[in-house]
Formats: sequence, structure tokens, C-alpha cells
Amino acid sequence: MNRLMKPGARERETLLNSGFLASLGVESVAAMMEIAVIGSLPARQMLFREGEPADMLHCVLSGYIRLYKLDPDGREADVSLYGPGDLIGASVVLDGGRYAATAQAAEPALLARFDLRRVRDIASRRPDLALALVNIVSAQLATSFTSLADDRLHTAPQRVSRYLLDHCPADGKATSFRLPYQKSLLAGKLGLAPEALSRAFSLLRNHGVNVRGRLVHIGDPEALKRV
Amino acid sequence: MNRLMKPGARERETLLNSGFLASLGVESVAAMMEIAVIGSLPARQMLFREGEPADMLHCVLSGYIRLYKLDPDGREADVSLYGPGDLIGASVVLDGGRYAATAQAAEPALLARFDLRRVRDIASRRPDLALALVNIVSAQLATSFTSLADDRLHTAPQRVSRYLLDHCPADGKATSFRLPYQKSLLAGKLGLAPEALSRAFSLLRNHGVNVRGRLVHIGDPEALKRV
DNA sequence: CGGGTTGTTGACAGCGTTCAACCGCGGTGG
DNA sequence: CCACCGCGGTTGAACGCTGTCAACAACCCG
Repeated sequence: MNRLMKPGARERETLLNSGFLASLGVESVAAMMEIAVIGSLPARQMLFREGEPADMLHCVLSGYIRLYKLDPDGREADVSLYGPGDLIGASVVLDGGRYAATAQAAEPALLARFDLRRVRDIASRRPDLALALVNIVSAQLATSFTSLADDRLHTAPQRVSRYLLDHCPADGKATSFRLPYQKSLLAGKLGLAPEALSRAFSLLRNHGVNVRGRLVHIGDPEALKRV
Repeated sequence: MNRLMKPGARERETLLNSGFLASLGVESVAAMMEIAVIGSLPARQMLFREGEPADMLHCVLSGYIRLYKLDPDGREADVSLYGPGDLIGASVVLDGGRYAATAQAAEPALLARFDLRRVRDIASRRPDLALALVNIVSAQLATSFTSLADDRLHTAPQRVSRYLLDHCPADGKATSFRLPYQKSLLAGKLGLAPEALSRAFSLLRNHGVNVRGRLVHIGDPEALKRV
């Protein structure tokens, strides 16, 4: 992690808007700001590895961080994808814990880092921080449950449809938007090989979905729901 | 939920040994005991349904509770299985949350229930409770990550092997033990159709695994690791 | 213009779901 | 006491999906 430094005005603002600190009282925010350290991470660099003793809590300021597990033969399975405002490693707040997976920058990223011991220290005196952590981890657990059920119940085109619908306005009108990251990253997030994602997209062309580069156009959201 | 009542001596003891309350200070334990209500749940009955407003936290005293999600066509996917000592619904401690999945008794079960508002109330004054909740949810998140990666990386026989090894003593000696629940339940937990579990077991016979009813005999744990 | 990265397409095989038939067991009731 | 039924589990056959490997196209950036 390069360029370690205290948060400047820009970083402080990003942090404040980032969901994590948003639900805290002013004093807890101040305490967390006090111990925050900003760092940048070049693309493809590891933030931590599965099994290492966990000593840091991370909050993404910009970029994306991929969390994955390795199997003995070196194959990877993405387990989570964190973007701006997301908190990484809240799953290891417990004493003496170890990271449950490997974290790698999917693109150049800016992070805020917090020493875990000091976080625990603050949390043990400030219940609003502890409760905020519960809420964040809870939400991540719910997301994980959803992925698990999705994997087991839906085919690749169905999962892609769901993803697209989640990124549409709810009004049922045609829309366009940009994918926030590379397709190979999206594939991993959805538990697919990149080829499978590609095939899913081409199948969805028959259902009013057009993709060129990162640009997606949804012709008929209602039709997508029926895939 | 039948037979609502205050916890008796037996239930209090089970609760105390149950991991959830174990890490709390005496005062927090007392506060939680104060609001605990014991109830029994007959087999196959729902504890709560996906989407319902969450108002209760549950701790399993005996029996097993299956947590699953439904898809539009009514197919089910298990996302978690809770046994004695496990805490259910910690993923919804947040205000105004809704249950993320449906919970159903896999067999007759005994539960302790806690009113969520009062839990939040206590937690906002007692950081040890809030931190205990973070730890529990974190552990559940780690488990969920593991399932997710396992599903994507390993075949049915491999997942079954892993499950069996997790329930063996680490010493590498041959062992026997009883499955704690029905095979169909285990299949769901591993993300398999019951038939697939059956086939996995019969394949594992060639690797020193013998199953009769709920009784499992592992001839050579080392060989299992290489499946 | 050239090289590397990223995405697409095709062929193929492996795995797991699904459907259906069958077995073994325990319980019930004649 | 035995026949029957129902349930959990097993086995077989067929289909469909997705991972894998390989070749190729498109693109970005120098």
C-alpha cells in the first residue's frame, strides 16, 4: 500500500458520505477520523490474503476491491465485490481473527484504513459504532445469502437479468447505463466464467438488451423479468 | 409458536452455554435473560417468512432450523442451517429491517426469543452486547463466504468430503459418527439435490466411507482429503 | 502500427437437476 | 399377525447448463 497519509479534506468528505460513518454520532466520527489513514492501491495488488491475521479495517473510497477464495489447485471464486463506500473486513472484528478470503484491487483504488484494535477499543466505549458495524455486517450477510440462493436457483441469463434490473430505475421504462466495472469482474461477482457472461448477454439480445462495451441499453425491463 | 413461557432453570443453562451469551458480561446476560421468552416449534412450522418485518431475535436451544429462499416458481434454496446455540436473525438487527429469508423448523425445536427493539435498546447501552453481535454475524458471514466459494469450486463428492472431514477429529485416525440430521437436510445445506448427495455417498464408498442410515464410518481421513 | 489486454464464439465434456421407478422401514389398522 | 401405506432414501436414464480449452476479433495505449 503506497502513499500512506492522513486524510485530507477531500478524503474526509468522501468518508463522511460513505455510509459507514453516516450513521454515527459526531464524537464517534471524530474518533474514527482520528485513527484513519489513507492509502492507494495499484491495480491487481493484494490488500490482504486469506488466513493472515486481521489487523486492519478498510473502507473503499474509490475503485473496486475483489474478495475471493482460492482452492488447492489455484482456481479462484469471487465471494464479494466492494465499491466506493463499502467496508471491507468487518467480518473479522473479533479478536485474533484472520481474514476469511483474499482481497485484491480490481482497479487502482483509494482506501481508508483503520487499526482494528483501536476500532474495537472505540467500539467498546461507543455503542453507536458497534451497532453501525452490526448493521453493515448484517447487510453484507443478507447480500451473501442472496448470492448463494441465486447461484443455486437461477441460470446465467437469469442472474444477469436480475443484475441488470437491480441497476434500472423501477419505473419500467427503457433505460441505458454504464457498467461500473469490467465484464470479467461482473462475471466473477455473478459466479460465472467470463464466457458464460458473454453468452448470457448475447442471449438477452433477444429480450431487448443491447451491450456495447460497458454501455447497456435495456429496451423492455418488464420482458427481462420474465426471462 | 406454542407454549410461550419464561425460561426455567434448564433453559437458562442451555442459553448460558450457547455461545451467544457466553461472551457477555454478567449484567448484559442478566438483561438478556430478563427479556428472553422460551417457545417450542413443531416440525415443519415456519418461524418467519422472507420479507416480513423483523421483530424478533431467536436462539436455538434444541433442534434445527433451516433458512431458505424461494424463487418465483416455488423452488427452495437453503442458505443456512442453525443448530443448538446458534443465533438466528442477527442479520436484521438494523431498524426497520425485514427478514432476508424464510425460517422453518427441520424438526421439533426449542427456541429462546428476544424482542429486537429491546435488544437494540440494551445494545445501545451495553457495548459488550453490540460487539458480541458483531462477532456472531461476522462468523456467519465467513461461513456464508465459504459456502459460496465451495459451491463454485467443488463438485458434490468434494463438498461432502469436506463436510465429513469437518466432523472428524483432526488426528487422521478412522472414525465413526452420527449425522446430526436427515440426509435431505444435509443435501440442502450443501446445495445439492438429495439424489446428488446419495450418489456422492456411494462414490465415496470407494474412498473408505461407509454410510448406513445416519451412521457414518470414515476409514481413512487422509484419503478423503485427496478426493 | 503493433502488442497486450479484454471480450466473443465454437466445440466438447462433465456435472447435477429432474423425473420416474424402486427399496426398506416403521406405523397403523384390519 | 400380517397387509398396507407413506416416507426417506437409492438407483437409473436423459436432458440441460456451464466450465474448459482454443481460436479469433475488438480495442486501448503506447
